[in-house]
Amino acid sequence: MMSKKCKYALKALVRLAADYQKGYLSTGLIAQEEAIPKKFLEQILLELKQVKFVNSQKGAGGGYYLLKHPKEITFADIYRIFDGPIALTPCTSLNFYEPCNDCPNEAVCYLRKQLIDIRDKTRKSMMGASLQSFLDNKSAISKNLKK
Amino acid sequence: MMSKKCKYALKALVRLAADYQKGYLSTGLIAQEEAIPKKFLEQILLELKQVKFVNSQKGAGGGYYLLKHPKEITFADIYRIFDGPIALTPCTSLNFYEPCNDCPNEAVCYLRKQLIDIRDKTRKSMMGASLQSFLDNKSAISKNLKK
DNA sequence: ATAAATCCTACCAAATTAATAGAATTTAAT
DNA sequence: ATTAAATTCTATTAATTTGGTAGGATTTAT
Repeated sequence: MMSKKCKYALKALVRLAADYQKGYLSTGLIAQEEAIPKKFLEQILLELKQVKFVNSQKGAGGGYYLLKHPKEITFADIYRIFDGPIALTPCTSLNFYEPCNDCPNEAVCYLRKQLIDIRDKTRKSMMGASLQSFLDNKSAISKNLKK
Repeated sequence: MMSKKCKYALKALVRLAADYQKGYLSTGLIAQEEAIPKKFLEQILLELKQVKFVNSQKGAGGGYYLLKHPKEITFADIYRIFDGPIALTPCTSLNFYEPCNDCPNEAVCYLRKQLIDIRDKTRKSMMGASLQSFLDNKSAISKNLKK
């Protein structure tokens, strides 16, 4: 399961992707449209700014905008920022590696093979889900509604 | 990431699988061999008994034993018992379905498609990891050590 | 000036996690 | 019968994480 924070971040980024290179979107607007608590969203966007996924413009008429192309940000990236490792254990994580304290010798760990296999497949599927792909869904759905 | 409880359960079950149909293993023995806090393991095994993965024999010489064939228990099953849904959201879970409160209309949710795709792939890889497969690792590794 | 926006830090309640504690119960062996 | 070994059951607890809320400081456009 992903945290609410992560889901909120995903929705906010998809919304920003919808207006990619079309100016600023305020926290208030995104919060309202995506049903996210506004003050919580502020914190989330701040974190996304720190990792250079978005940038902001202060003051009246300001807001946030996406810095990268929607194809360049995937769910795997977002998950890692807010929920940490994709792997099932620290010792099988690529981006957050840490040895396990209950494991005396990693080379002899009989769990590793499968845990790495699961990580690889989960990782791959998460990397396939770019902001662009969510955006494509969104327009396909609204197109379908009009018919 | 999986919880420690889940990892402990997995290790305990693999250990029990190693002695499948060979009598009882005590909590104390498993705890020692697998570096699991004994009293914590007791609770875990109790839960595994409730879901009929293991059974127990009280008293001196007693202990736990695996009820199912090691091929019939997969990591997906264990994960669900201790860590809950494999899916990233309740609304995309097969075994723990719940509607999302921040989602007015599921049919129009533009996140679903990818979240279901990720769930399916994660699920599939987790179902591929049976107790037997971990056991096969274990013997392959110890065989390799002897050479 | 003022209104609108981000920025920053602190706080908080509830839930979850990872245990620990202790006693009750059952069973096998002496 | 007694005792030792084992599971069973229930409660407690400390630390961390989650999902927010609060309030003010700062910046900028009008």
